[in-house]
Amino acid sequence: MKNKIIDLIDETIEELDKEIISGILEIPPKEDMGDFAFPCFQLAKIFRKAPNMIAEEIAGKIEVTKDLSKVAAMGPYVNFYVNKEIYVKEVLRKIGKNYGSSKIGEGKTICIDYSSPNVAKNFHVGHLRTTIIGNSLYHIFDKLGYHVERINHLGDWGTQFGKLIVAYKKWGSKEAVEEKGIPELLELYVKFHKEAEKDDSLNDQAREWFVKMEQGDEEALSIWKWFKDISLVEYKRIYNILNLGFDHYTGESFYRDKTGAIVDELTKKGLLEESQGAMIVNLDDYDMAPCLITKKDGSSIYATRDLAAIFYRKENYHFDKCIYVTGLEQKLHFAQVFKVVELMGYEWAKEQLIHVPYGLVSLEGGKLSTRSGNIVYAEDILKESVSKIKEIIEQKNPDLENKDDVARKVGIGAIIFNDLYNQRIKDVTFTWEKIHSFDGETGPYVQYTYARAASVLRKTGITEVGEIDASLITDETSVALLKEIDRFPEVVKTAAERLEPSVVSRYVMAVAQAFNRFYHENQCKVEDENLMKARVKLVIIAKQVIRDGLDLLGIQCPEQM
RNA sequence: GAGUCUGUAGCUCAGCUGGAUAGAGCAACGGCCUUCUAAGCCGUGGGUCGGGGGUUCGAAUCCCUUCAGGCUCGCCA
Repeated sequence: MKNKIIDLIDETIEELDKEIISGILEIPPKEDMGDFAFPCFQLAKIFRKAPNMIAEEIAGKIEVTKDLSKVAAMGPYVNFYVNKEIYVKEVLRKIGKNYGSSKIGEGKTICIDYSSPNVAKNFHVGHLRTTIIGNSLYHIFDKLGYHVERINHLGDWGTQFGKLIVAYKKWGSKEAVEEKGIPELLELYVKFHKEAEKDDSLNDQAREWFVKMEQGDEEALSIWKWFKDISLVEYKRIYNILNLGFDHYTGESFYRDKTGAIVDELTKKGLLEESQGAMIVNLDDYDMAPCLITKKDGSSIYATRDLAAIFYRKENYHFDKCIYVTGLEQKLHFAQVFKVVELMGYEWAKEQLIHVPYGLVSLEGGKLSTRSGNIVYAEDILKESVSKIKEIIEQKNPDLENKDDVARKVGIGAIIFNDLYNQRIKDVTFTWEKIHSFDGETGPYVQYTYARAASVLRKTGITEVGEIDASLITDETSVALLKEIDRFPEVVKTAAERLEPSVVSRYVMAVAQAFNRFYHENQCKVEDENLMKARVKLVIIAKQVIRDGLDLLGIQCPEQM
């Protein structure tokens, strides 16, 4: 339809080619302004006339074909009103089983590094963001035909394990760790920091233990492995609740025998220099602090392991893009690491290594901090949300079957939706109040809309509709709903380009709102069979788009709630 | 101090590859359940788009500057 209008304008104005017209043509902000608008400001210079006059002339020249119901000048704009029936048919024709998906990613691989919790620490609200955003990006790229490698770069290596080993040997016991798991490890970690403030030699001991780990010391490694296994059990339990997973759990420890090669290559290429006993890559020329490669005791640091990971992934997955979903506070770190790869002579670093940052998660009282114990655990949030939803179900729909399953899907969906509704870059303050509100722009609203649509289909008993009479669904709310549905493929692409799941969540909300208006205005279960079929057709596709949209966010939707 | 992110309605935010009277949700108030799920729909009130310059026919949107807040700035990740 857009192309037809571009053709019409092109025929009228010789001075502009189609591409320019396509760029200028826009969708008006209000319904009564038509479906497409052509602003004439830029033509004012060419024709040396007021835009209003030009708009009127163009409107007068354009022949109203059967595709259009009206062309009219409105101030400096030429507004095009499309023939609703033809538009409805056009949209319906486009929608098939794979509506919204695409082949633009075919043959291309994307690595997504996300979640990546630090072993021996509880999974908290902060980890939830990277996990949920990363999972959504996975679904979005998957929809566009990309091959995606989901990588959990576990924080399972580093000085913090030296600290834990020291703390465990000093104050811990096998029984306590086995009985309490992560919380006990966390307690040991917190105690270590408290004691280290008084006695700095503890930090030295911790570094020594980490050096032992890097050198393959058996005792050090067996304690480390034990702590890691305990942690993984908990993480996987949470991923299971969230209904998501990974292709690789290659954490930092996976690269411990691969950092040496990086140091060698950096040395060979003359990039490494000594500074205060440590080895660094100087980045002064790029207005960045230096990138630390090895510490003065010779042990590796996260940047070294990130570098090793990049080359490992390039060699084994042959990625076209490798994206990192982490907090904005790590921006400098990734800029440094990516720059080092570039300086090593790998031009692809510029285009292919991408940091996808998100804003800081804090608590009402203040900062989130493992060390000070100011933490809200992910699992508690998820459980709370589910039980709150269960209460609402008991109250609103006590006869519902599978209450627990529905409560789980809706409760978890609410948390995910809330996390993906705003732009990732925004800081968020966690409050229980927010977690417990399910009215308006929330996951449950969208899921409720889906359940409503499912209910209509159950009540009318229709699941498949063939050809329908498009003229029966040209009313305002039906067309408005179709217009939203029409946007889906474009929305998925935009979300991928901007690496921004909120593009999808906002869209799904818009579809749900449009559906609810349609639902309110149009009774589907009616005597007239043709009318019923036409409306049900709309319900079927709206339901499909809502489901596919929520799917891109990693949210499940129950058929009843 | 340098770098970076954010600043839009009482609150939480859309809109930011420049275009028509700046939009939602929450909260407040008022309507709508004998018809497909009222977790819904409709309506009312509510705005110096942090401030100031500039570019432009046109700026919430682009540029500069300034203010406020967050984050980062070598041996944690």
